Amino acid sequence: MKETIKRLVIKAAHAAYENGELNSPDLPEVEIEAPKFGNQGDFSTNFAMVSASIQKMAPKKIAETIIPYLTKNADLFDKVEAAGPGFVNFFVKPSAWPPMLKDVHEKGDRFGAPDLGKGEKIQVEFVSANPTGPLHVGHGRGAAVGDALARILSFSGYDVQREYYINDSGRQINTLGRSVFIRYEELYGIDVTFPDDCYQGGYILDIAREIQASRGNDLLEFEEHRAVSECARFAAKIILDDIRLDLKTFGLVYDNWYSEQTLYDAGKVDGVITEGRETGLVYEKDGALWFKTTRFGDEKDRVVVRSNGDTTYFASDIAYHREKYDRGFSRVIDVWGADHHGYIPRIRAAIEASGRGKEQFDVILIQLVNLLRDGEPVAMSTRAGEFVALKDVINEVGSEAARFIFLTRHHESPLDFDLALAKKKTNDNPVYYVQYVHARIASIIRNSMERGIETVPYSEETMAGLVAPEEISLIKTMAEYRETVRTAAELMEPHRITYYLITLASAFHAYYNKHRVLCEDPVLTLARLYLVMAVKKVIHNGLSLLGVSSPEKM
RNA sequence: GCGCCCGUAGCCCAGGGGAUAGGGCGUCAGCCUCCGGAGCUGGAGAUCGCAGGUUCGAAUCCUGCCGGGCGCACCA
Repeated sequence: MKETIKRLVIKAAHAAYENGELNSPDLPEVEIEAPKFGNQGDFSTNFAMVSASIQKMAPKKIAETIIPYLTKNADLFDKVEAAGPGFVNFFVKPSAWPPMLKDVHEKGDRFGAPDLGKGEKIQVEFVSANPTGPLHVGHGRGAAVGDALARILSFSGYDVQREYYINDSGRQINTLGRSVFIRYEELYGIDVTFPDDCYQGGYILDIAREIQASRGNDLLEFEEHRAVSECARFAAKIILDDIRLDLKTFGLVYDNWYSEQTLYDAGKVDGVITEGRETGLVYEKDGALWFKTTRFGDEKDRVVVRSNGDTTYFASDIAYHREKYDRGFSRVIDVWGADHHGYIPRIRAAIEASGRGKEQFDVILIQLVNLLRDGEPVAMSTRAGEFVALKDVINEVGSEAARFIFLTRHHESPLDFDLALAKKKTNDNPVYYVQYVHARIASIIRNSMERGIETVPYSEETMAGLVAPEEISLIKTMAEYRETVRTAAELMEPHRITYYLITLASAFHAYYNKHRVLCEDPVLTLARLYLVMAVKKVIHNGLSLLGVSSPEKM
């Protein structure tokens, strides 16, 4: 509808110019928007105001000039008028709306899909928690946002791969091994003081017991570094399996799990460093090797190989990101915790150093989740090992509610997650508010079938009955879906879909409360069924972009 | 100290330059003889942190300040 009006405005301006009523054929970018207030029409354009300087005319005058050209051949409008400082307001004929429902019915699950990606291969990497401990609520938010984003982008025509990067190499894994080994030693009565830098969580002891169960005391015979590395391997596998299980319970399916260790095994990390030395991007100073990230806007250069010979995580991250593009992705999106934001410039620098453009890399930062219960904070500290595991949250509130709540805020805004609230089946909890619409409509459809009502395809005569303000408002809201999805995809902001669904649900509930779908008038009943079934489809469509189900019954 | 994010009603948040700033919670007053009340309608409640600037027009863009969070390792 917006596109149609935009074309009409451009056409009108051209015609006016040819008749000598406008001074210039040049047109600025014409924008059509939906005004907030009913008395300002269904749509408006700022054309006259933005053209004022080009035309050297007063905005109001321009508006009045083009209006006759707009109304001349368009039977779309009841009226078009100039208003305010120079807006042109369009009042669309109510009968212009129902045809839009046909589109919803025909496209179904594809309704509203913006044609943005054109099959472009992109990757969304998210969660990628180190296999040193179970996933906690914060990871859950990253998972919900990352997955929804992947769904939205895929819906928008991109060829999306979901990837999990496994940090299965380096110091943290070694620390994990040490932690487990010490607990293991304790099981055999060897008293070792547990270091502060080791992982404190109870799951470490569980893993030590598993090792004990599967291979007895033989690790005690090993040299310590070998025992530690055995423990590390064993523990990382158990933890990673646990992570996979959590993600699966959360409804997540990854396309690829990428191991950091394989980068080392294939010599990719060394390769990047050697190549850097040849091109001068990597240099030696104070016995360490540094990457010249300052050349690409970072505030200082970063170490890739420490003076003790250890490579840093940054080194493998350079290799990893290069690898992503080599695998054919033209665009890469990383979803990180907001506390990693300081890492962005150096990764960006590394990517630009390999000849990729700025627009090929995005980082989505996920802000903190504050876990509450009845408004009181639930203590969480990863260091002390007292975090709330994602699985506990899912068990308590369900993965649907958890997902939806994670998506009720902009991802860079901190989120209060109240466990008590998330379980409530009231208006406080927007998941049910939206799902309820779907179930309610499903129920209406069941009733209609019991009464033997045969639904009909779209026809102008039947749909002519859809004239109530609540009906028009419902259709208008559905017409906004496409733009909402497009914006969500372009800005990588899944929460826009969440808010949209709440708005649509609200429009439906208001309608439902005032009008009966299955009413005395058989023709009107058919039209309303058609309308309400369209709403059901859009709700389903939107919820599926968030990874949330749409129940037929609740 | 430097960098990034946030500051919108009593509370939690939406608002990618447009007219009279929206929704939820809470609060007050109402709505089921009727398709699912997990619902609906209406009140009250806002100096959009402060001060400048750009613009015909700023919650939105720019600069400075104030307040909060997070980062600033040869850690990740």
